[in-house]
Amino acid sequence: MQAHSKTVIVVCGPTAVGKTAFSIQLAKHFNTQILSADSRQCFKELNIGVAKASVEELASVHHYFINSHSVQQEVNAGVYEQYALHSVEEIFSKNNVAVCVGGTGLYIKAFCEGIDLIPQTPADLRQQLTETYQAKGLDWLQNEVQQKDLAFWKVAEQQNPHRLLRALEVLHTSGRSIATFRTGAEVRRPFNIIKIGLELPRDILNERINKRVDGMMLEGLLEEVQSLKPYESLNALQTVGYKELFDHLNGSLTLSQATERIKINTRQYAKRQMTWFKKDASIKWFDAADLDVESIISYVE
RNA sequence: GGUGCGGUAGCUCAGUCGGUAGAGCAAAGGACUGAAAAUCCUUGUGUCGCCGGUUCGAUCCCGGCUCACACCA
Repeated sequence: MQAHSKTVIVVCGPTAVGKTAFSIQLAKHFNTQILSADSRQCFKELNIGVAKASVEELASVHHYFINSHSVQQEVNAGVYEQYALHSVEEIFSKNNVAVCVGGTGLYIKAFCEGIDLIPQTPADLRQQLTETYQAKGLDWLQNEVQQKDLAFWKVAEQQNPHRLLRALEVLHTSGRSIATFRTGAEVRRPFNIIKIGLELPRDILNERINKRVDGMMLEGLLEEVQSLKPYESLNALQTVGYKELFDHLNGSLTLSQATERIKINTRQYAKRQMTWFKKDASIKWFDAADLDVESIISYVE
């Protein structure tokens, strides 16, 4: 890395692997700031359950995309791309290095490679389509897509309601098949990108996850979730640690069942994250159990 | 001690009118361009509690034993 060229150091990996603490060390070393790439930590109403950095940590290094949004706002990969590019521009106005850290693979991809521009769809349209789907079932949804957007249907995950609904909402607003917007073209960013992955053996990561969930419960996650009850149906609350405790509050799970469910769902989430990141050949992997910050810094430099 | 009900996949259980068995969950692997902590796909051999009997053949029927639970003493 040349000292004069702008560089983003991306730190990724599964949940609970230790990204937060490491990224703060990294940012401090470069005397710079952090851009989060986490689809849940951006919400100011979510705290204990999304394992945010502590108030002290957040005070010691400025973080973009943490507590930056409300659960009532719509945040998605497209929104993130724009937000991230602006944030990094701000960081680069003061420093040649920026640290981007997070576990949301799609957001990292949108930031690093760009995401095709697809027209904004009205929020109530999805709501409306989803309600119809829930009333009429998957058969209806599949028929709808097959008849109205055959080009997409042929390449679609035909069992996946989210993808089918997405196709319909784009079709309804633009009059065009979503397939015509998706070029997959990779954008070249005006900065270097170095990707660092943190990993741990599965059993060790699982143990860390279990302990962290127990810790969250002790910190008062249940009370936090209780206070967010009015927002239960929002997408931002379709989050591990929250949805299970809503189930408990609604009486379908005991507290210990809900806690166990959080652990299981977190492990499964971590596994999905690894499946995503392993595909990215540009990531340089490091063992999180044996993290030598100095050696990683020398790798980066 | 007696009676009843059970003992089938890691867990909860279904099933076989006798021809060696299947769901959900878990687990493992995977996909994923605006819900991504979401959503979706693939993968099921396990002494059918133990011993014996009947039978061409038993996880299924019969006998005994054992363990668990419930009730009665």
